[in-house]
Amino acid sequence: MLQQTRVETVLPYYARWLKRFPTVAALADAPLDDVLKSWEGLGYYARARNLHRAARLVQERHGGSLPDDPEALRALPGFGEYTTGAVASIAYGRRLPAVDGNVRRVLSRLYDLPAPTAAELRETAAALVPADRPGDFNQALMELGATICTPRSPRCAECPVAEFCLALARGTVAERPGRKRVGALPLEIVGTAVVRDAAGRLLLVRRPATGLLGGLWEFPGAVVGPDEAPEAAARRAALAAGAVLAPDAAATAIGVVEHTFSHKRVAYRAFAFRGAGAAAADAAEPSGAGVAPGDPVQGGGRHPATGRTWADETALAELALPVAQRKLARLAAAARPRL
DNA sequence: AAGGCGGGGCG
DNA sequence: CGCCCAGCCTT
Repeated sequence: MLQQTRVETVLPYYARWLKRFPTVAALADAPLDDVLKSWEGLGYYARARNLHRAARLVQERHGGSLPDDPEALRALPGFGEYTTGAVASIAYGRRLPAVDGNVRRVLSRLYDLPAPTAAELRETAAALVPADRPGDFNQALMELGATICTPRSPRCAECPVAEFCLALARGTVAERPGRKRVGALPLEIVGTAVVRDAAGRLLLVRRPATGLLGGLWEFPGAVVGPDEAPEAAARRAALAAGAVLAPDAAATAIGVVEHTFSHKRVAYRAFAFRGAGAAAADAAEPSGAGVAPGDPVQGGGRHPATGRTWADETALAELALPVAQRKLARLAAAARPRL
C-alpha cells in the first residue's frame, strides 16, 4: 500500500484491510473482486492484484508464512528492489538497502549526484547500511527525507548530517535530484453513457483484467474520435455494451467529471440515454462468449471476469469503481429524477 | 532506460 | 496548477 502512496493516506485503508484480511490465508482465499473493492480509491490497482497473487504464492510455496530469504521475497509479485530490501531489513534484520523516493533525494543531495541511476543509488545505500539494526538505519534514512531533507524548503539547519552534505556545501540542494516531467499531460475526452433499464438499474461494464484500472467497473465509455461528438461516442459505447437504444433516442448531458491520471488527463462527458429496451435482461449475462455466469473466473470472483452488469444502488456500492466513476455515479443519481 | 500505472495533498 | 508520495512491471 505504501508504494507511491503517503502513509497518512494508507492508514485507514490498512486498518480496514487487516480487519477484512487478517491473515495471508484469508487474503489468499478471498475473491479478487473483494480485494479490489477493499483497494478502491487507493489507485495503482496492480498492487492489489500483485498482493493477492503473492498471498496465494506464499500459501503454496512457503506454507503461509512470508519467507525471510531476500531472493524468495524478490520472486513474489509486487516485491521490487525497494520492498524486498525494506521487508528483509526491517522484518528480518538482513543487511540490505531500501531506496525509496526519500532516500533517493537524501543520497542525491548528500553526494551531490545530478542524475543517479537506480543501480548507483542502490550501491551507494548498500555501502552505508550497517550490519547492526539495518532496518532501523533504512527507516532513519527515509525519515530524514520525510522530515528534514524534504523536496522543497529542506531544513538543512536542523539536519544531523549537514556537515557531510556535498550539495549543501556546493549550494546545489535545490537542484537535487533533477526533475523529470516536461510538457503537459495529454487530454482525452471520453463519451460516457448512463443507461438504466426499466427497473432503474444502471449498466456497468468491467475493464480488462490488466492495464489501466484493470478489473474495475465503469460506465460504458469511448474515447471521442476526431470529428466525433461526445454524445455519439457515448452512444457507441452503450451499444457496444449491449444496450438497446432507439435509434433516435434522446440523450441528456448530465455533466462532466475530470480526472488526472499519472500519465494523462481524462474528461468523462456523461450522457443519460432513455429507452434501454428489452435486451436489458440479456445484457445481465456476461458478454464474453463461452463464459457462463456461474463459471469460476480468475480469482474466483463473484462477478464475470469480463462483461457487463445491471446494478441497483446496493450492487453499485459493492462493485469496485475508480474514483472518477464514483463521481459519475453521483451525477447519474442526481439526474435520475429529471429523466 | 523509459514509459504505463491512481489518487490525494500541498505550496 | 505542478510536484511528489515507504515503486513495480513490461518493453
